[in-house]
Amino acid sequence: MTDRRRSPTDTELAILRVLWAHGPSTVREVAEEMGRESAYTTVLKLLQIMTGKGLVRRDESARTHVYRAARSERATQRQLVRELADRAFGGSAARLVMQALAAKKASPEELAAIRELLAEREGKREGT
Amino acid sequence: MTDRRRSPTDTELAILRVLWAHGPSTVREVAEEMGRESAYTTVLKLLQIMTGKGLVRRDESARTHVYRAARSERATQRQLVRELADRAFGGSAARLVMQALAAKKASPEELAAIRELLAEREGKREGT
DNA sequence: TTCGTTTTACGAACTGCTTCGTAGACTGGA
DNA sequence: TCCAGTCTACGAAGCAGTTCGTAAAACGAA
Repeated sequence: MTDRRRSPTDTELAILRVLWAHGPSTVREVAEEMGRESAYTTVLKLLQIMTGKGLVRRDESARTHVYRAARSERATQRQLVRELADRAFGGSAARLVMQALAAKKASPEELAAIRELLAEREGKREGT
Repeated sequence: MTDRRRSPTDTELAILRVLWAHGPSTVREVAEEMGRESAYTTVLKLLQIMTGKGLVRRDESARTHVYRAARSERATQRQLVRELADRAFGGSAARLVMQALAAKKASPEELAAIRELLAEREGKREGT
């Protein structure tokens, strides 16, 4: 069930962020968006590798290929969170949450949103 | 302020978990504790490298060196959380928290603990 | 002292990620 | 048609992390 794939690396995540924010994009668009930090061919190579890994999908119908993220941002975030929980919190998301709240300040609005989600969750008291 | 160091890798984290759980330990103790997955010299090498990186400290007063984690489990967890927030949640711990709540089930007790922490935090309402 | 055991140190191999240069195919305009 | 520009593909290099064998030093019991 749970996705057995290894999570995206830092660089891969940087590319995925662009794809999530901008939707399907060409190599040039992605490279452009990432600033001048990576050469065009570097981005190309990464996207090719990511295609192989199934992280992105490629539309080859036109000469200039168009890439899009294979999984949604939310799904990927969930995977990353789960992985971190397993790696460093004994699999407990709750402990992770508490450290997260301690590690960074959140705005009152965000805190309110969290409380709401929490209340909802506690009401239902079911998983997934 | 914020620690600029790169977070521990998977394997390093596995070793740190042993040190956190068991307190200062020898190479043999750590290797033992990690099951038969890693050869003794592998653990030794890792600990040597981690000493160089400042992840652990080494007591060399006896022939058999004793290693201990340089940073607490909590501090390390905080760093990991912050890093993940930056990498995949636009730096927002709140969004990370919400995904964490969605990703894994928490027991009613844990949820209560989170609510408590949250209330406390909201009470203070310290600004950014 | 001698010898088997334990320990540290070191180096070499291997893997995965990242980077980028170069080559070759394709395209559109002059 | 020809050429400059754009694109994909590929290979090679570099680096960090991981693994483990081997060597050498230290120790302790006989």
